[in-house]
Amino acid sequence: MKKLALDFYRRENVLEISRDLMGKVLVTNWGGGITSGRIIELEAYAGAPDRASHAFGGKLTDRNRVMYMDGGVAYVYLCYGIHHLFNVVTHRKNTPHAILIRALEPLNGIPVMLERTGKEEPDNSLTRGPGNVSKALGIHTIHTGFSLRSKELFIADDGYQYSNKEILTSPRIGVDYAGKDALLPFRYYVKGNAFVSGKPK
DNA sequence: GAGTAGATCCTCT
DNA sequence: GAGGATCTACTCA
Repeated sequence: MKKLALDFYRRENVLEISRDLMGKVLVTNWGGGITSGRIIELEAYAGAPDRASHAFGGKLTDRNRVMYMDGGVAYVYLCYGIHHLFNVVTHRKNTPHAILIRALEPLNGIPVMLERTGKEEPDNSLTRGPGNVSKALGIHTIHTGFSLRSKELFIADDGYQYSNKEILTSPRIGVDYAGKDALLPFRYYVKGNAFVSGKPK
């Protein structure tokens, strides 16, 4: 297991980084032990020109400030008053690119995830959907701005790779308000994986 | 299996 | 004061 280098996150093409993040392992290690999962679904948010992005038009607020930092940090925020959503900030300072992690395939610390989510048995809903991912890994808004190379939170490469045939793209979910940009195929997911959110195809 | 409503609170205008 | 990068449970068929 090798932590991804900062250069990985600081490239200019957010779609290329998204594709490369597929199959990598997201790890948290706080309050209860290590929990980790393989990234099997995500969405790219391409900064100021992207209507669906929180940073559309170069908007800068206290909430989205970390999106403007150098790549390689976490951006966590609360949605619908209930769900914590975890993003990876990419590109360089002042270019607010981000990638939303939508689903994982659980690897380590499943008992801890069950405890956090209040479930008895592991099932497909444990880490399906961005709200559940954060819940299972214990990610909260206080973790926004965290480095992705810290001891408590990081993304690693364990050598596993999905082939191009296994990865599909689609429009992003829940961004109908973004007009034309809602149709962009910026969502990546693993074909046939039971943890992918939305309707099975 | 498909469709819909309700939860619930922070952030921005 | 309004609305949101969502999830779950419940209804009806």
